[in-house]
Amino acid sequence: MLAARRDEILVAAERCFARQGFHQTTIQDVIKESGLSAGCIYGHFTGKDDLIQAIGERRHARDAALLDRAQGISDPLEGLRSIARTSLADLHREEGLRSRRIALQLWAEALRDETVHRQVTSGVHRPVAEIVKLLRRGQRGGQIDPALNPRGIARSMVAMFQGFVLQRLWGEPFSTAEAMAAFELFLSSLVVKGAR
Amino acid sequence: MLAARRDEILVAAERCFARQGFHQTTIQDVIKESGLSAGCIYGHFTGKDDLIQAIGERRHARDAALLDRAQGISDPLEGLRSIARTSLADLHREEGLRSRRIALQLWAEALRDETVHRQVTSGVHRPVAEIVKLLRRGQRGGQIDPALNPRGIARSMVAMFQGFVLQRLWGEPFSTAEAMAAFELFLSSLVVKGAR
Amino acid sequence: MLAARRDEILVAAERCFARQGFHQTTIQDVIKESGLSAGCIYGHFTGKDDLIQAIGERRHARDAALLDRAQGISDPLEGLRSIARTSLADLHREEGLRSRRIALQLWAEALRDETVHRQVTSGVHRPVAEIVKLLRRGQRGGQIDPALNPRGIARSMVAMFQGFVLQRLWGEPFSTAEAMAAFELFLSSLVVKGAR
Amino acid sequence: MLAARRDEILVAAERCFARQGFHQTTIQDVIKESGLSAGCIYGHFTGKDDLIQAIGERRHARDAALLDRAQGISDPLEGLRSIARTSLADLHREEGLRSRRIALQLWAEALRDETVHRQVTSGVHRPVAEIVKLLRRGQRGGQIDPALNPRGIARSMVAMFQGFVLQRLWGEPFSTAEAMAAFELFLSSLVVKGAR
DNA sequence: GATGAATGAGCCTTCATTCAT
DNA sequence: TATGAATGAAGGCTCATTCAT
Repeated sequence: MLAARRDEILVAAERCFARQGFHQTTIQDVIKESGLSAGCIYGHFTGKDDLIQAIGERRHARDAALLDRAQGISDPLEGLRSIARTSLADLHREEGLRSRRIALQLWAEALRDETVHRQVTSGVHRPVAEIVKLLRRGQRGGQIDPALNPRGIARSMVAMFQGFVLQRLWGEPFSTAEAMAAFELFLSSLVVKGAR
Repeated sequence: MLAARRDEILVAAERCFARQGFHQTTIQDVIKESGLSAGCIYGHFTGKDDLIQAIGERRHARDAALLDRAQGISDPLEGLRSIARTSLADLHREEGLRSRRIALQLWAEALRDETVHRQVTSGVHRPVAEIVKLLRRGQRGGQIDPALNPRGIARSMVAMFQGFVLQRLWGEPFSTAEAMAAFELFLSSLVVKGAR
Repeated sequence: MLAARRDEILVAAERCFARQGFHQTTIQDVIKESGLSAGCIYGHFTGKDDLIQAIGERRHARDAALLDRAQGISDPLEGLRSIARTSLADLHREEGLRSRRIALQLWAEALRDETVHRQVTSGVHRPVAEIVKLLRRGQRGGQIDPALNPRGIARSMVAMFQGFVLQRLWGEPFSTAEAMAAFELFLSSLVVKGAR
Repeated sequence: MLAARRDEILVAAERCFARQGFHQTTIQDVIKESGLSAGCIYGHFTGKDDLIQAIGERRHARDAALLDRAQGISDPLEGLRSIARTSLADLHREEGLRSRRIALQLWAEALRDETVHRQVTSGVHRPVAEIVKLLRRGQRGGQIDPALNPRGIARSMVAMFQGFVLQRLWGEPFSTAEAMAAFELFLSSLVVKGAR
């Protein structure tokens, strides 16, 4: 099937990109990695940029799926914990790391490529919206201080996670436990004294 | 003078790199931007990689200077605030932003280039060490909960700032005030109740 | 076919090298001469050095073939004459001259390039060995003075021929007849008086 | 003095050329080797070609001096031996070898550069003329067979020596004794039976 | 005269892309 | 669809030469 071949190419490209970055990876590299031919690749993608963009979409979809999996918990604080836990756990799986290596390339690429920029920012907006929703519910339920600005807090949480990703990719000795502890600390500052 | 010419080249390269990224920037671009000739540039740098590395060092030095400026406050909490404030404020200066655009490139480059990797991680270690020092002093002074793990918190603070940088670079509507508020919130969770 | 294309390139390169020398010939020259493209040439050779080496091998093979053709004569003195005649005759064919022009380049290149050096010296050893064999047979057969050192004589004969090549390449008015006469003279000094 | 400085440059250039060949040697190499500056070299020579030509002249002069030293012997056969001995001996002095390394470059260069060509061929004509003179004297004196063609023999002797130079430069195990023995053999074929 | 930083034409090489098979 | 040889624009870099000091 066509989609299968397309996926083969994408998987090969992803491996190359994760290893060498977008601009250091040549089409020849992807050809070798995939075991296919130049013509074949150009039959499925219009060019290298198209390939990069498709990889971007893949990553985008993967993050969305990760977030979906973390949802469905009604308690706001537990919901936040779930998102944090799921995200941090992913940083310890081989595939998660490879995906983040590509994410980092895309983060940089977003400064120049409008399409990538849209993908990357919408990759921020989704979790921010999700977290905002949970925070609002917590404020309505009296667990979370109603004076707080949900948007700012959500963004900060996402920011912290992004920094975790970076430090993890650089091989810094920063454990999930430490990260989770810091997150809990942050969480504790949101909670109304006496509540849960 | 020789060093002056070298600097001219670096400034031009920095402008190019911030605009187009390392690998999209050609030496020809740097030549045009600097108004110099190819031979002149190769008289001061052994090649493009050398130029990238020199730019990395520049950035490294800039961040170190920024941190130096934020220091010298004896009160631990005030010290932490000072670091946060100085860093966030820098994100609103033209030059600070341009420097961060390059930082983001370097963050990605660090995955492949050992020298850049060292520069980048030591750019994390310095502020982490500084923050750890302040936290420890706060713990000894009774202002900060002695049960907390300073290293993990410091890393989380740096992580949060790194995320702020990303979001700022992507043009996300995230104000310094919001960022500072989130930081204060985080800070509040460290403080022993009753202590200020 | 691949080998055919490779040969096309070599023929073009040979023409260029014979005309301008290795180091004055640019890849651009070979491109023009062959009517192919840069990429195509680099698809068949790793670079200019590879091309030079391949040309060296070609020359080497050509000389070996020439020598093969001159062999198969059982009488020692006639065998020597055959080698001399064949070699000298080749200096009057267009293709032989072009090949020698390249040989001269290679002779000089051998001072710096180990691979070329090996090719060139083995291009001396082959005929020396052949001549030594004939001389020994002549000595055993009583035609040639047994007191003579075959190796030294063989080397001297080859040396003389190399000098003929040089003078011919420089356009010196030195006829095959003169060269052959000198060779006969040399030959006569080897022959035992009274023997054929 | 000016000429002294000029010589300094030539000596440095000669060392570079002998080591790397004309076209692999950059002016930068000569600058380093001489310890002088670019401007200084261009004050004494109009360019690289001029330098090569001056080196060629130096070589030419050196060979002429060598030949001069070998002369002055009235007996024809002894005169020929003297020339051969002097030339072969020079191949075992460090300076002689270095000079021949450059000669080999020039031999190749002569195929393209008219000026070098003239130098090189006149470097053949001089000894040929000298040898012819000796042979003629020998013929008139009855020592040498009057039927022989002096010009052809002289050229062959020079040719043999040129081949010796080549083999020596390539590090071939060819001793002066062997070369001299072969020369004597050749000489013996010229001599009228019964004469000296 | 001497210096050496600067010039810039031109070299070697790569690599995204095409297209006949 | 798939192949892979061929294309050629463009990139990084070198090096002979100049010229202000």
